[in-house]
Amino acid sequence: MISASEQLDAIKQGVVDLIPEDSLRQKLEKAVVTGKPLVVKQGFDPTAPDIHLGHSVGLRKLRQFQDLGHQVVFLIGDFTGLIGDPSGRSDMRKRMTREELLANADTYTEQAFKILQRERTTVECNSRWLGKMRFGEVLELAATQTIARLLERDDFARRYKDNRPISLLEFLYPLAQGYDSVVLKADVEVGATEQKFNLLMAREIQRSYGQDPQVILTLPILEGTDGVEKMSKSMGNYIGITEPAAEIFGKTMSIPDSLIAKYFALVSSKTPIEVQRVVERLAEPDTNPSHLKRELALDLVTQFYDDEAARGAEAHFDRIHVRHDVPESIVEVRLAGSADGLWLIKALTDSGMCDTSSEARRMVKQGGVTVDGDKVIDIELRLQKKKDPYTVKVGKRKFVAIVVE
RNA sequence: GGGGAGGUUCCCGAGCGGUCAAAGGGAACAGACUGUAAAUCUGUCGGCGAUGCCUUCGGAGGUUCGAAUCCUCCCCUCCCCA
Repeated sequence: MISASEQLDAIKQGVVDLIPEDSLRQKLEKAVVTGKPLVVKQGFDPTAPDIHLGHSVGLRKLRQFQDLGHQVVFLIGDFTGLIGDPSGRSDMRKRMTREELLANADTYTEQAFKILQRERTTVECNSRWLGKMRFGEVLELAATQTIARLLERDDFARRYKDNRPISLLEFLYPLAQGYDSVVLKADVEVGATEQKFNLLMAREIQRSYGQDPQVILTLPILEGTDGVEKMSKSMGNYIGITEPAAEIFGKTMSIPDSLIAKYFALVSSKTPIEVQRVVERLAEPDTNPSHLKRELALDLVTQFYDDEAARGAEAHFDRIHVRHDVPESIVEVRLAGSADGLWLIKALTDSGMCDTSSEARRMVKQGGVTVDGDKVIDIELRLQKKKDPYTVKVGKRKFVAIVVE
């Protein structure tokens, strides 16, 4: 294990808050002396089945702790997920069922190991202790905090002021999260900046339970591909780390230019110095941002797959979006046609290219449908029976080979 | 328990008896442009083999030739009082 101050320098990279820094230094020094690794915790509520780049910001920090020799607790909030984290929310959440959460939790952990090392990871589910608490124990926990204290939280305060509902359940969320830290005897908890309140409250709760409070470490929030909202499944602006290479590449290319530097800093494999160089290049007037985005996209695909996949994804991108060509391989669908062939609109819905016939009509009307390279303008077009498939393109990037038989 | 305000299409939000599949914005999608699935501009945006028909405005009934709009009951949210 390297010296405490070297570790501290490494850990501080990219963090927004580190509270209190002295305490972390002491904990690290103690770890170096005793050889006992720190327990570093981050919780993830399995509200969606996929881990995306937004999660990876925290996971990468956890990985860094592991590389320094510490123990990570990957905490699955299968119980807190039932409550729904109110952090950063302006409305009450729709509650999820236990079944949904458990199904998601399954895929979650495996995906997390794309970033974390297994040997130094403990996977825990907070239902193990939260699910067993007796009411008396809950009361004891609740007694540690006050309503005024909870209302200090910006999102609660705002909602309260705007006469928007806050359920009592949501008030309990920070308490539950804090109790996790008590049970796990966490030395450090990592979270996004919006978690600051919850993380700090955990310190108070640990103190109430006679523990040395954890150090809290917050990281910037990663905006999604829309460039505005926090990356999340529900906003549909996420890049999943297990998505196909071409998707990761393409979605990365779709982020607004303004986010390039941030992505490099938070989720690329580049060192801080290399990131700095990217920032400088962005500032140069003759730099085309798309070139930098390409580098970013290649870097990301390489991280989650390999070089070869990255080059393949880039080639695919050039083919479809730069040369407006047809992809290397297209899914083939066989559809039955009658004597006078198969109505194109029907073919589009039956092949799954369009969800509804209204949508299919719209696509054709807007000039978004191409058959064998020719733009279709006739909504009544019929595809005659033919041995060879028709190459059908819908929109910018949906292709299908349709055989009418 | 009493009094008041409100629940509208994916989201926000107008509409307050026919001209409403429902303004406007956002998201999404399509087209143009582009060294980007960026930015910008234009358009589309419930469903159905469709110049018409069907389903939607918290839920269930009712009034009316006709209801998102009026009435009754119920469910949910917010505010004030207790």
